[in-house]
Amino acid sequence: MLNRTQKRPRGRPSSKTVILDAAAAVVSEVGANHLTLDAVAERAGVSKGGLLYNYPTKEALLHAMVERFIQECVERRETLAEELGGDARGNLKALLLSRGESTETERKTAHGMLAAVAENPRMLDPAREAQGEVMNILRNAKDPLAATVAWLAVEGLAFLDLIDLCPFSEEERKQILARALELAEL
Amino acid sequence: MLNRTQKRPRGRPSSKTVILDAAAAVVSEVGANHLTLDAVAERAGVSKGGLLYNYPTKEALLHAMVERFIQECVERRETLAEELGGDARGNLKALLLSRGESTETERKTAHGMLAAVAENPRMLDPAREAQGEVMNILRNAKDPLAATVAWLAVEGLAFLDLIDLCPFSEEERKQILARALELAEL
DNA sequence: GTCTATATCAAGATAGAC
DNA sequence: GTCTATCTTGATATAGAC
Repeated sequence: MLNRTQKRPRGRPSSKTVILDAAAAVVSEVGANHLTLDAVAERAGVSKGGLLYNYPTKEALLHAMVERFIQECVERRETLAEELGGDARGNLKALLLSRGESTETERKTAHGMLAAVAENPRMLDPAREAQGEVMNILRNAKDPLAATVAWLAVEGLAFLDLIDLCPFSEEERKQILARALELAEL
Repeated sequence: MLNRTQKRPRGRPSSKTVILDAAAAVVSEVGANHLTLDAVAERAGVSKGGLLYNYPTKEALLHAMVERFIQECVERRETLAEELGGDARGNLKALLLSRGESTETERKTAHGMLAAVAENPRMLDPAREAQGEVMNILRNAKDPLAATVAWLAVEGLAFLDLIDLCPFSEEERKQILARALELAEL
């Protein structure tokens, strides 16, 4: 619903896209509270006026960042789920893997979530909606409770990453993820 | 180290304590970005000058909030660990329980962590240090990998709580926590 | 140790030209 | 659709009285 993004199949990226990329880069570098419109405009190569033409307020910008992040997460999960068969088992595996092995860009854009929640906790409402599908996947698992624990573990890992407090090596992460999959009987 | 708090056994609480309580209350109500010195001063019943006498900068205030939060977590865990026998098994159980069943005040003060990390990610350095002991507990478990997954799950739960995105009922939480303990062979 | 008053500044937002 | 220039506000921090 409300999906006005994802147009413009070729040609140069839209200003909106350039701005969102710039905002993600800035927030991952300077921290959530120092995500200023000036910094985003400079990084995006537009003036503050140009920025505010595309996103009339800072809240609008943050909202767009949240929506894009969620969209990326959902798409990644759904693509992977299809590759894995599209059944309940594949959906669960896709959920765990897509959260457990996040890409570099995803980690960057994730910082925008921190900025959003710091500015206004209610700005995560879109994430709350998207969580409904996650709950469905967990409920349809063979052992829903085990699946939930496994999912929470990968979420915990992703969160520790986000605040740069993850004490595990790449090797340990792999073991952890493997153990979580095992727990969920995958 | 560096433990200058925790004096004043009786009598009215120190200004510092009153201020930290006020800051925790404010941040949990208005969100991390709107934690202003004015609001904290008003809530604490002191003037802004009085506040800045105790904490010369906002960073100093946030730093104190972080330290207190970590101290509370560690104390809670250690007290519980002692009650549970003080061995490796008791330590692990205390770790999981202390994070899984957080108190109301703990949840409030936790919001200060969000404010701190939003302001300056490096302000979580004290938490990074405290994590060393957690890693020790996990390493000493009978099945370290399972214990790690269980710990990450309760961390994930605590984080979802923090951003008000936890989709589980109180009953479901209990089941989840029980399952995590089972996974860790407790 | 706490107060009032004020300086300073950063940042969000507006107006209007091009 | 993008720019420059400007307005306005809100928040940190300082200075000095009590």
